[in-house]
Amino acid sequence: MNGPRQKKTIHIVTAAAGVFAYNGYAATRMADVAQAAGIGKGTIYEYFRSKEDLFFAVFQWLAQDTGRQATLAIREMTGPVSRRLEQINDTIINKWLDQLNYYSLMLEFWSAASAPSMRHRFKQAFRNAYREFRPIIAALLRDGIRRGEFSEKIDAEAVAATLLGAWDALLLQAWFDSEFDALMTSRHFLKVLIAGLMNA
Amino acid sequence: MNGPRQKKTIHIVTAAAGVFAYNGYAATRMADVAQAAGIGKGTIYEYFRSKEDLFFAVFQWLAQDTGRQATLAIREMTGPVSRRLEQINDTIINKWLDQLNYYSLMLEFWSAASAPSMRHRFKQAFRNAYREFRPIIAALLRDGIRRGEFSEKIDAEAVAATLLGAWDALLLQAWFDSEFDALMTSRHFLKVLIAGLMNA
Amino acid sequence: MNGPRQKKTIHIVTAAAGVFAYNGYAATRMADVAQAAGIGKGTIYEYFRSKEDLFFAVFQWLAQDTGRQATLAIREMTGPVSRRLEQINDTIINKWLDQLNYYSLMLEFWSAASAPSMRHRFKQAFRNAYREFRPIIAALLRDGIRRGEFSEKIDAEAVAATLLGAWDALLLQAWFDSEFDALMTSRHFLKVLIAGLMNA
Amino acid sequence: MNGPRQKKTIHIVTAAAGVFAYNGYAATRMADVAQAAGIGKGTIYEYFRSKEDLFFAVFQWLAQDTGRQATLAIREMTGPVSRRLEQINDTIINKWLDQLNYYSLMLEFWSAASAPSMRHRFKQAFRNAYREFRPIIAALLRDGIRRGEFSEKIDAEAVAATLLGAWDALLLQAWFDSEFDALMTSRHFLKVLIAGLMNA
DNA sequence: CATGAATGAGGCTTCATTCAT
DNA sequence: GATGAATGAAGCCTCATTCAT
Repeated sequence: MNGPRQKKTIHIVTAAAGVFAYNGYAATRMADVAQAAGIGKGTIYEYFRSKEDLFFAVFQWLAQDTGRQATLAIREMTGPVSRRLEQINDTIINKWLDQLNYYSLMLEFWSAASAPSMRHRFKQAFRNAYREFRPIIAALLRDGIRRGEFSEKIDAEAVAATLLGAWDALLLQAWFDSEFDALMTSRHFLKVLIAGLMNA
Repeated sequence: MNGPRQKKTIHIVTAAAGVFAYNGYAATRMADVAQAAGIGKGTIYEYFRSKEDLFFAVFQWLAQDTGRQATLAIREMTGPVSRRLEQINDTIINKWLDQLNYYSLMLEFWSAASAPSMRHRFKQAFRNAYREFRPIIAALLRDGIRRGEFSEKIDAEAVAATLLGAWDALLLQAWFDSEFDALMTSRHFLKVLIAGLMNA
Repeated sequence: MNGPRQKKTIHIVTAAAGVFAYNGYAATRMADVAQAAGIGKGTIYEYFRSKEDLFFAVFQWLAQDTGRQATLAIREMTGPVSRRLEQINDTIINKWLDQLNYYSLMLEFWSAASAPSMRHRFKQAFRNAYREFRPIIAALLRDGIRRGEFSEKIDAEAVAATLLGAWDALLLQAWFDSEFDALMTSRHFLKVLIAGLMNA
Repeated sequence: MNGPRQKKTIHIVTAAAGVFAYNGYAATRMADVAQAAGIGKGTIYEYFRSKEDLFFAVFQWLAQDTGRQATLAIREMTGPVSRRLEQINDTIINKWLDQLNYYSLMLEFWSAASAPSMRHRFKQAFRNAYREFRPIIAALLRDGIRRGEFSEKIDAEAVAATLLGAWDALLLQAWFDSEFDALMTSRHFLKVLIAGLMNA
């Protein structure tokens, strides 16, 4: 039975996520994670080979969590594509705004992708994440074209890539500036974009 | 009399930028910076109080450099706003693509903004940078409205914020994925966006 | 009722001997021993109070094994003492050459005798081992004197001590240098020594 | 000028030798060495890459010291070879008896030669040491044959190897047993051996 | 001013040992 | 009795920073 082991693994990952989010990767000590998880320092090493491994596990946990939720939600949507885009937008932005403190993890992950020792894993993981998610949005846009909602001239891949980036970037700005209203900003922007998709 | 001192300060900052970009902040040792700058380890401390200070100086140097260039370029532009947007887009994207290796510095800065010890400075700096740059783009968009190029319904601030973010995010994707064509993607996207700006 | 327990004790000691010989004492983990013995880590502690105790048990096991065999063999020998010495020499050297990999245990034991925490036990044990074995060889030499084989001038104790040491030391050199022929070396040496014993 | 650096290197090695001899390798903490040398912990790492490196440096220092002294002394000797052998014997035994506390280093070195992480260096070094020193003694013995002092039947290499080992082994016994008189034992033994060398 | 040898705080990681099952 | 998950003490080593030259 791997049940208990997996459960504890996730328990540690969850605790670690909080500590990493709050302190940043470098400033986090394994002892902090252990304490947050309510376990002994050595116990972490029963589940993860190193601090870097633990950090990557946090990344995978968050990525999987987010990715799976989004993918499922998108597939179940119906109605005009423009409406669906607005839903997706609201869902993603709200989901992260609800837990904006965790967004610093994103920054840490990006940074990890630039540090030589972790670069390989993280860079590849991000690349793959984008390569998985872009087509999903692009497919949606193409659906809009097929339905006659959007102009045939639009480049679905390009818009998808930028839209994905816009979400990242607006949350980033929100994280920097608590007065920045990412949700309203994204809605206003999306309205303009959709107008463009229809009239390009 | 501050000339030589300032010159050397910049020399160190430049060297540090390269090392930080390549190794990441945490993995960079002051000794590495010193070697890259061709000076002694102790000398750095004649110009910077600490590693964090040096890092922040790199940030300011890069931000100032980028910001000033962009601001000046934008002010000198003439012609249709849509055309100007395309020019700005190409300029920014190309500028960074030319030195994409340095883009990891951006990731490091974001990450620094999440580490408790540097959070304050960096978070504020980023907030300010966005608050300075957003209005410049927004003003441009409003100029488009005034000229009758763009619809009056658009929210200039929101589009400006998202556009700024899109540039960050597309470069991020380019950094992760060398096969990703940030320039073409941004152009295609901008075409759609401009259509939206005109027809919203 | 102690049969099964003793059997398992020896099983663990045997397994431990192999692991200690291969890795050295410090680099050997109790988990390695457990795995080699095919039992759980905790089980070792049912039989030995600590790693040091286990190591000492390995020492005693090997010492007893070797010592008993040698003592018995020597007592049963007959014929000229010089011939008997040659037999003993061949037996001891060959016995160890057959399992030279285990000779590193000897080095580990010597080293243990120099580490403060184990010093007491091991130093004493070695002292006793030499004090037991030296007289056996010395008695043999005295037998040679009595029989008129050897000169009366020889110091039996001194020759015995050195002969014992020579065996240790030749095996040591063999362990260091696989090209070193300990058996032939010892035989040639012994020939000279016996000539000395007869003509001193 | 490497003078000061080399001087400090030797200072650390000397201090380390004492600590290693007293505590054994495993039980010695780098902090102990630093304290014994009157320097900071980190300073050791300016001169040695690791604890193992430091230990090996101690070994080399001692080996070189001993080897050079012995070699020089032997070359300068004159007179009958049997007399020279007695001188060498006394010199070596006395030299070590004078600093018998340091003999535990020998045990530690032998043990190091059996630990996987240091095995390579040490095993090779010992092999080389024996291969260097054996011929020197063997040459002496052959000189004895040439002079007509010793029988032509003796195997000089074998006797040399065993004699070397005998010294090691007698000192080992002396280290184990403070009541063991290594000097007298070696003298008595040598008398017998020389008789053998003459009459073999 | 410039230097780099010296420093020691700090953290990751290992592993003997315990103990609840 | 047997087990192995959990523990935390302990130590090697790194590296930012200092300061005597």
